[in-house]
Amino acid sequence: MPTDDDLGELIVRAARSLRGRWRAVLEPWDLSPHQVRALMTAGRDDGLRLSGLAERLHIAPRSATEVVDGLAGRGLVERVPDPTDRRAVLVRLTAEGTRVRDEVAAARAADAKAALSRLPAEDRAELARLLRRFLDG
Amino acid sequence: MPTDDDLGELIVRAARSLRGRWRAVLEPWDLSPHQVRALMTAGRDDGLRLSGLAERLHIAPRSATEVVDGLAGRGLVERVPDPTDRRAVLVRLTAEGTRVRDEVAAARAADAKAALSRLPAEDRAELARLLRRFLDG
DNA sequence: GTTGATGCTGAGGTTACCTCACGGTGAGGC
DNA sequence: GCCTCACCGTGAGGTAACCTCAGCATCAAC
Repeated sequence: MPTDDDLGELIVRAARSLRGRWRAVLEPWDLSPHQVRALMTAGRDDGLRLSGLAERLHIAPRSATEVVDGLAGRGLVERVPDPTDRRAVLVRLTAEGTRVRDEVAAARAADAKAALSRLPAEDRAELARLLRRFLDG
Repeated sequence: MPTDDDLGELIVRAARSLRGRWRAVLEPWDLSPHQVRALMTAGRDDGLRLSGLAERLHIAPRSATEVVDGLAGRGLVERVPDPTDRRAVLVRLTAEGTRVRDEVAAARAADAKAALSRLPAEDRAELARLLRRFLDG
């Protein structure tokens, strides 16, 4: 008998399963989930400030500095001064960073497709619809 | 247009939302999720060894020692020697620990019910069915 | 009794976050 | 112009939750 409590557990377990897979997929690049997220975010929104990055990643500004340090240390991003505000620093993907981002995005998409292909397309659509309703409601 | 990639994101976001709520619910007791999980696990399975706890929590044995230290420091569990193996230590809930575990379980169930009540009952059932299919498949 | 595995824990390290304080800068009143 | 106040990133230092490794006690089997 499925209770609501079970449903919460199911959602969390499904997410854990996906995250586990995702981490495995990421392993060849030796990047943390946060670093990847930062790479994606900075790539999508060019001219993003560190403070903006912190906001998107839901971490303290000080911690964004560290994430960017990590990525910059590998040459995936670089810091450029904000031309409109000399206090601010923008995060920009290097050529290498762009390449890695694209590789990781492709790998991630392929894995998600593989993971979710257990479900037929209509079930996926229904699942997405229900989750959206839950999240938006 | 919902892609598979979006679905993965939706599942993770839903789980994050639930976990955020759960943490807020837990706050009055000032217990970490792992501590609660340990409390539940040790309560369910009386006479559980530390190594067994580590296994259930998917952490290293050494880390189980720390979790139990935390709970024992609050008087929620106590270590008792395993009568069948003098190397081993069993984790047992104290009376206070049992009380707290029941309180937390009730609060958690109530919150899960509240969180998921945005969805009508049939949607919840459908969602559970789909997730189960995904996890078992 | 000796040997090899097992169970817990002390010591010490890593990682990923945090707060606080600071110097540099922007912006609005006076 | 300059004062004040807010905001930007980051150095310094702390914490929580994990880890590995070594060590001691014990068990199981020979």
